[in-house]
Amino acid sequence: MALFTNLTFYVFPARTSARAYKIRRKVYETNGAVVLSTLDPKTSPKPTHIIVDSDWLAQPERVRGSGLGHSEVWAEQNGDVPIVCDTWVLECMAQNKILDVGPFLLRATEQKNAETESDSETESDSEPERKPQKKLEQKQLHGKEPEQKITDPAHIYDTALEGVRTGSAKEEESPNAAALQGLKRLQEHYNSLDDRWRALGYTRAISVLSRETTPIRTFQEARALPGIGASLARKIVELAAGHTVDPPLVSALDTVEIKANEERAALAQIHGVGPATARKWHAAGIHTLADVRSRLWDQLTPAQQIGLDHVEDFAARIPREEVEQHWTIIREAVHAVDPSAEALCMGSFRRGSAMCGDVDIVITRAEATAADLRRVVARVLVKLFESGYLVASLSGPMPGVDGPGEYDFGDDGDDGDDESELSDESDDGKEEDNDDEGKKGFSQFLDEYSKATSSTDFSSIPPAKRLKLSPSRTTETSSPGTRAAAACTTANSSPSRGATSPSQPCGSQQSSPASSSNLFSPRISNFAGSKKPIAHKQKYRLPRLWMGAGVLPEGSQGLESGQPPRWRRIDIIMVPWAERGAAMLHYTGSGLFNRSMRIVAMQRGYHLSNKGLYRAIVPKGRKSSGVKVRLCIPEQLVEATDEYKIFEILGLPYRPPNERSK
DNA sequence: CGGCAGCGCAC
DNA sequence: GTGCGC
DNA sequence: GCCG
Repeated sequence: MALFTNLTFYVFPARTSARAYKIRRKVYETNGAVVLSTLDPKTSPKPTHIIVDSDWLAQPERVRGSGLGHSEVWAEQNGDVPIVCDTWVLECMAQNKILDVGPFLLRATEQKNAETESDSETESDSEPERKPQKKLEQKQLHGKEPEQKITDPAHIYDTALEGVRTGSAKEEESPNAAALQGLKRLQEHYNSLDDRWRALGYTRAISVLSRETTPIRTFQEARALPGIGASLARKIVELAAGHTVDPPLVSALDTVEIKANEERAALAQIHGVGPATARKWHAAGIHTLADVRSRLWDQLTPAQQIGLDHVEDFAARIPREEVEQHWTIIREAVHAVDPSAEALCMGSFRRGSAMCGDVDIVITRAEATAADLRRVVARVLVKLFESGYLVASLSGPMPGVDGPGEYDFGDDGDDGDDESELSDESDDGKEEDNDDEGKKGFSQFLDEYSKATSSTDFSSIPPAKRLKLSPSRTTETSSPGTRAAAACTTANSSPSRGATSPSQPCGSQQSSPASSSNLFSPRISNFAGSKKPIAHKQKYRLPRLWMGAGVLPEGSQGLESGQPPRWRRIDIIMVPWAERGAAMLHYTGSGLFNRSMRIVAMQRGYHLSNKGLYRAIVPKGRKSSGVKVRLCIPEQLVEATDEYKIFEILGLPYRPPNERSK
């Protein structure tokens, strides 16, 4: 029985096009809903739900007078038909069950006159205490006033998934702050030594301890915590007692080595530089970011160059409210390209954190395969680069931006591994009754779209104004290395917030490419490996996980005074419809949570990844002749679409996102 | 003592 | 195959 | 580092 059998929806026309409306109705119908085309009580049955698109919610001023009022009136007259955000439908499909509509209900609140203010003001700003409002008002359906403000879809999504964010607000208050600080330092230390397992031990200990609300002062108290053994317990007690981490604990390490480790850790802050590279560099006398810039610049991979230019940006945490803004920009671009596609914000945002490390967006669409999504996202990326929002790609060149070349859209079908049985053969089934949105139809749609907008056709895209290469990297283009850099980034602004750059003023970077070669001793010059110039291949294939950077338009970011907006790490993940549950699980994290869940899966004879839960063929993590058995035989897929069911099958109690910190 | 998640990408 | 980041 |  289909999910929505016995339900009747009226879908409020939304988004940009009639096409979008049509597609969404199809999706709902495919899942068993009856979808009404009119709300007229005389001619239609009464719907069980009125579905409103989340895009409308983001723009309350558009809602006014748009006809939604009509729905409201209708609902009022007919009692209790809930008006819900379409994320409700999404979540129902994701969990394959009908969820309580409560958290997804539209709420009418006193309106602020939106017209008078420039809308640079975000909703969350204008409504500081939205928290109390999150409690459901039972009669919220009936707007008392003709005009209304609707809560931000992000919040709805948020509350819907996990109840409100939890104690993320203030965490500096940990009663074990002193110990935590010391442990963090040691964790970094071992990380930079590439003693990853030891570092992992510390990571887990920190995770456990940071969640502790009572002070841990004795050995026994510490020892009792899971993941804390004798050694850590001793350190925790010492640290809590006020000892510094240096003398007693790290006595084995002289201060020189401590310093070296800190330097290595700093180097590994660069995106694309891990412990191995940091160690190698450090051993070769490259000790600071400035050293890297001045002596290694043209040997860095393109991604590393961006990483170096923006170490500080990328290390900075992102306020939840800003993440919402990024999400909105991306979501709207996705909808503009393909109205039936979804953009969901995952990562720590979904877990409810007040501060996030990056922006993780999962793109999916009913029945879509990886190839379908690649086509969509390729266009989304170009749009966003053009608009100036996206400023760099860390996972490869951007055609039309970085130079000639086109994407391999995978239109031609054989997309290699991506197309698992799961997703593909549904093409003739459901996708077909998505009328014109079958494979061919969709391509057509894109073609039309390209023509209409003339902005998504790669062959005709002029490099965006904002994206001209920074002088520092184009002036010396004769060098192969710099060409490679150009292939990847599109720096449009000063590469770093120079003044705050650790040891060297920002201006220095301009001289680096030119002068660096002179500074090399031959011995060092090969350390980053040689980089061949990227002769652009004809075709690029978009990776399923695209990594890059985006920046909010000036003024939209409540940043103090004149500070230039920070570049933020953006991940865009293309998730085949059939894998959405496993993917949401994976990309919601946290990392530690994933790992422990996968250990459980393994112990119970399963194999869990971002692609699904499988029945394991090789029991446990057995090794064969010292090398881990690589499972190349197709395992039996158990579950991939339903996050909730994965917990169930593993015999684990479901944990909402905000309880997945560990 | 061995294991500590599992994946795909750039190089 | 290694290194890296998710 | 911790665990079994």
